[in-house]
Amino acid sequence: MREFVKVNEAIEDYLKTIYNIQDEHGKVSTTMLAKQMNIAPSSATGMIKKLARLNLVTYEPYRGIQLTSHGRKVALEVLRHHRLIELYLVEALGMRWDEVHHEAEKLEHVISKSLIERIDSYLGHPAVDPHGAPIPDRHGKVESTPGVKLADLKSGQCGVVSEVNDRDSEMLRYLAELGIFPNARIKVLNIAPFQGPMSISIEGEERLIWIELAKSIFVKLLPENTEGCRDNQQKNKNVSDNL
Amino acid sequence: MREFVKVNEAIEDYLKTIYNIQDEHGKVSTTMLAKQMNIAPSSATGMIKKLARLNLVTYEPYRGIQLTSHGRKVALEVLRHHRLIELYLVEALGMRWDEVHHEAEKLEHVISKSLIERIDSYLGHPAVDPHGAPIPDRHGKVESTPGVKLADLKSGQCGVVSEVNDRDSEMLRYLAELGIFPNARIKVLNIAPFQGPMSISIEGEERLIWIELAKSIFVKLLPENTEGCRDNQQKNKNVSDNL
DNA sequence: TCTCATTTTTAGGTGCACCTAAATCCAGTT
DNA sequence: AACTGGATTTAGGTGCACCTAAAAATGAGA
Repeated sequence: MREFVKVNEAIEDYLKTIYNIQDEHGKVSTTMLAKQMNIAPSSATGMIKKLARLNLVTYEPYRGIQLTSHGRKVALEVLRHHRLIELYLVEALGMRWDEVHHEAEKLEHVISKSLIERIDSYLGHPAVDPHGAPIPDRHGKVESTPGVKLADLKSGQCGVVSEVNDRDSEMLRYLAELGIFPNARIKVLNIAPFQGPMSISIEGEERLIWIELAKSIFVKLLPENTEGCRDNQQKNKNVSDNL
Repeated sequence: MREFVKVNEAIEDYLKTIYNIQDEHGKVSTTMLAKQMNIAPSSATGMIKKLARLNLVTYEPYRGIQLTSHGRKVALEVLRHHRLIELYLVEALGMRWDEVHHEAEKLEHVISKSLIERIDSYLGHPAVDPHGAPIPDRHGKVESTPGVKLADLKSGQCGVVSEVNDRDSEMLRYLAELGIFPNARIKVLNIAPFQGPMSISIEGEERLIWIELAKSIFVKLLPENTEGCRDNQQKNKNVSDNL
């Protein structure tokens, strides 16, 4: 309720992670939280009780966790920091998109309001980070247009990559090799049965990708037989420069 | 001795502070350390014992503290981070010179090697930070040409500002108002007795400054009656833009 | 409705960096 | 050589975020 709860780094990480899990799975359990944060489940329980005391989450034992509006606001602030920093490091300092997540995880907690606003201005108040994730604005508003998993597309469908998971840097390097970035055009050519690989065309280049990988890639579906669905050659400029 | 001591944020702050005190006072006592870090003297004693165990300092109870070569190396790394960050924030993001110390105090501990090297390259491997403090190079080498305190100059002497204390941001705003930056030319006109104010000319403008303040300003002495000692009008460009 | 594997919480404990209060050391008078 | 005030260390304690092990609740299938 009151604005003036003292939020430290640990709390910020919990709230951010709760937000992300809520975003992806709907419900948030202490076990999922613990797994995501690499801590023991009992540690999560303890901390959640504290967050509940601070009015940052509501918590019903055995039933799950939900962010309060205040908790959500803090989570979105951290996310804003994270994503602006990621983009800044790519745009202003030429870091690779697979390096920036790790760096942002640390910087997001210590950067001042004043500095983050300068970065936001420098970047021209961008809407998405280098992995396609939407950047909350100063007031905690997010454009969340999630898209669908590439893995859920059928043969012949096409789309534009909207977002990829930023947590696994090895995966990001591999995606870069394949030419998979936000805004890349993809067409599903063929799907092998039994969790086999998917054959797709990326900006006109034919590739095979493992179905598990395709679950980490989100696309905006294009109507079949639009012109976009016939192997448009235009490459995404901004991001592919930073391999 | 071994390289692989796990150095955390607290340890980095201790080593940095010990370095700074050693630089300024020669000897380092637990009490001075505690005062500088705003902690209880007993806390400093405890931590110093730990640092000694880790071979980062040598410590003789009641006699003082000294950095080992390894401790010194860590301190200089942190200092390098601090000063590069300060300069970067001024140069690349237009922050004021009185804001950047506070920001750098937090960023210095979490920034990666890779990012700091990018920043160093971006800045062209600069020699000094916005307050004139020398930036250690990647291998821990520092150019320390300290200069003398403005407060120690006599009437008629002149010099070029080499460094000012970066810790007090209110003071920095005041110095900016007076036109006192690194590279500003100063001539001492008159010194009032009994710790009174000093009358000086800064880039040709006559000002009064309190003697205590003059102890935080370091200058490189110019021979009297050089041309530089006759109120050269040229202003320092880079820094005075960021008031 | 009962059973039982899984999830979740409770109980008790750790290391860390800090604290206050009390004891001890040290150096400069007398 | 004893005194004494300031510097320094020791002793004992705190909150925090984590841990392991054990107990308890849940809910899905028999």
